[in-house]
Amino acid sequence: MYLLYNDYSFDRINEGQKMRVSTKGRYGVRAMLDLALNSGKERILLRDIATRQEVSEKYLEHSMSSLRNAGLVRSIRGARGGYVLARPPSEITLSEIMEVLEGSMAPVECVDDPEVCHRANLCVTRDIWAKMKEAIDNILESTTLQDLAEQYKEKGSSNGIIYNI
Amino acid sequence: MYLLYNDYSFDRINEGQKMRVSTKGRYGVRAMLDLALNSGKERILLRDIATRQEVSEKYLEHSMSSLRNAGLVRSIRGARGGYVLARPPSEITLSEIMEVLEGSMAPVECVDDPEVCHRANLCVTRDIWAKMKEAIDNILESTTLQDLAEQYKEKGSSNGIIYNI
DNA sequence: AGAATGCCTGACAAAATTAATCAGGATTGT
DNA sequence: ACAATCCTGATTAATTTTGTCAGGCATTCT
Repeated sequence: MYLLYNDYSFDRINEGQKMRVSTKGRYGVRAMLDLALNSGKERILLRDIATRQEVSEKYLEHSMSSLRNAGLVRSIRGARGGYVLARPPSEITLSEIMEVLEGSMAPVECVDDPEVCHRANLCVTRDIWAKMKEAIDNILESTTLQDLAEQYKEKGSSNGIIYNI
Repeated sequence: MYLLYNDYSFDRINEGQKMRVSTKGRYGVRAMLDLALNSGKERILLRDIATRQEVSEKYLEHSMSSLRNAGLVRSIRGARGGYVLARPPSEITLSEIMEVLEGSMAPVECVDDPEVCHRANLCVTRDIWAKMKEAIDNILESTTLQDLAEQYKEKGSSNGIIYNI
């Protein structure tokens, strides 16, 4: 105690970084929910999704391409083309979507790949990151597009727009 | 079904981004654990922490500065200076450390600040992000430096180095 | 057949963030 | 005085994010 003297605990806190989901993931989830909400239709235009979700159409094209490659949506090319979910909304989890668009939810690389660190198996902070990944995955795996769609309807939203930043 | 034709589900998956804890947070947690493991000592040199943790000393200085401003460590300036934890390891949670170094663990801004989105209260994807934040916070809040230090000793590590990427 | 529609793809670019380094200042012990 | 440490802001390099652009391809419509 006698050695210590400075305490700035009243200073501004949190000038830090953020661990955020990128626009790719956020837009992508919204696009998928949009598809789920419109799943009665034969096909949905990318342009309409982009308009409803207020995101760049051109940008969204890339995400949709990834989602199609991953087998989560199917595309119909040409006039009268568009997108549809590849499976019923009840069979598509957020985990699958996020995996495609954001990659693993592991907060640090060594959680997925112990090889990157020569003593990953002895590291205790790694265990924490692993727990975080597990917790996140649990949530994402247990939530389907149908869950979201139902919650959406319960909330009494009036249009097809899903807002989030 | 008849409309659909393409299925690239066997393609490579996950070309996506990563939601990662930055070096600031990772190095910072390791530095704090290092302090906890050496908490018998009068003070610990930044240089020694940096050496043990194999991170840039100059870089770590900035994180330590943040941690001091937040009241988590105390510094002793001048010759024979160094750092000590401001509180016992059992009273410092990872949540506090991460809050300082990484900011809020909310995966999207609107979880912390509904004002950024005009209909955050109706948004169902926001609810998911909020659950994620909650799950992450629960883990970080329930883990203290002492927990980590004990687990570290149990693992039988032989030196003061905590590895993680 | 040809035009229009809409998806597909890779290249490019601007902006933001991350991960540092650098230079020098301030404080303390000897 | 001098060396040891912490302190701070400026600067920079690398990487990632967030798009745009240009044009191609597949399908439908007329």
